[in-house]
Amino acid sequence: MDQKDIIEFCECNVLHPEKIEIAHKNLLDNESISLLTLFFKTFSDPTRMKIILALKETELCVCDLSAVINVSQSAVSHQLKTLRENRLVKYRKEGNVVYYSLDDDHVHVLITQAMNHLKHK
Amino acid sequence: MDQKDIIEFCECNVLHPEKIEIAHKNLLDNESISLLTLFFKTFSDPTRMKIILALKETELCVCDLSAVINVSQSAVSHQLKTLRENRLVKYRKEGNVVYYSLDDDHVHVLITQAMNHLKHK
DNA sequence: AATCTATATGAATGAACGCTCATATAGATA
DNA sequence: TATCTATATGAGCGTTCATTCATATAGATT
Repeated sequence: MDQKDIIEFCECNVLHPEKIEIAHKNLLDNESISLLTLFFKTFSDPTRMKIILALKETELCVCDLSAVINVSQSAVSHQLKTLRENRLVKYRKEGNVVYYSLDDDHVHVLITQAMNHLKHK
Repeated sequence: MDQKDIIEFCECNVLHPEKIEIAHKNLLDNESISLLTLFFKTFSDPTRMKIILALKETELCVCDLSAVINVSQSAVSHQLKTLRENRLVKYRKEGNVVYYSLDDDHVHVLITQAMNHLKHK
């Protein structure tokens, strides 16, 4: 890393090179940062969180979801699109009814851990 | 749960009572949902994520952070405020220099797991 | 005391985004 | 074929929020 790069955005002079070196090693490339933050953003909306929680044990059609989490069909459908695009849910069609389910049960481990983190604060 | 509540926001009729029952058990109260989504939202911004990554092993002053992640001092300071309010970082003062560090190293377990989740997609 | 420096913060701006409303689409039924 | 139903989606609206710019503050130095 070039020292010139380091101070590009810094208007002050209290730099700790050894610490900066360590910190820099733990950074990720922009691609990874982007993927990571987009992933977390998916979980940052109440409606999406409720959908994920509702689907924990069972598949549900859009109407079921709308009913369970008390949100309009349109709003649910829009958020399901986001969840689909982020590969968090998958679906199957049966006639004109669409059943959604979790694409990866593992996400609930993450949510549980986040909950534990919050409890211990 | 009242059946009347269930269908309040639902314009259609394909309801699966048994599935809805199961789904409803896995929902959380609004307070928990709110805490959870706010927590994840904190991790959904690139600047905040970089700060957390940079602080993984070592404390850094605001100027160091600004330099390491290449973001203006003001932007870093604003995001540090958010992180502070969410109890993710703590700080100590030494003269007019403020050193920030993680308030809970455990968050890196979560980030690592999210990364692994993304890798396997 | 006056000045310099590191950090904090209020206001303004622009972009992102979640919801509603209206409508489209596709499958089912008559 | 015509209609009904479940779901999807585009447009518009209001809100949230990350950044920048300007400025405030507090500690250090002269």
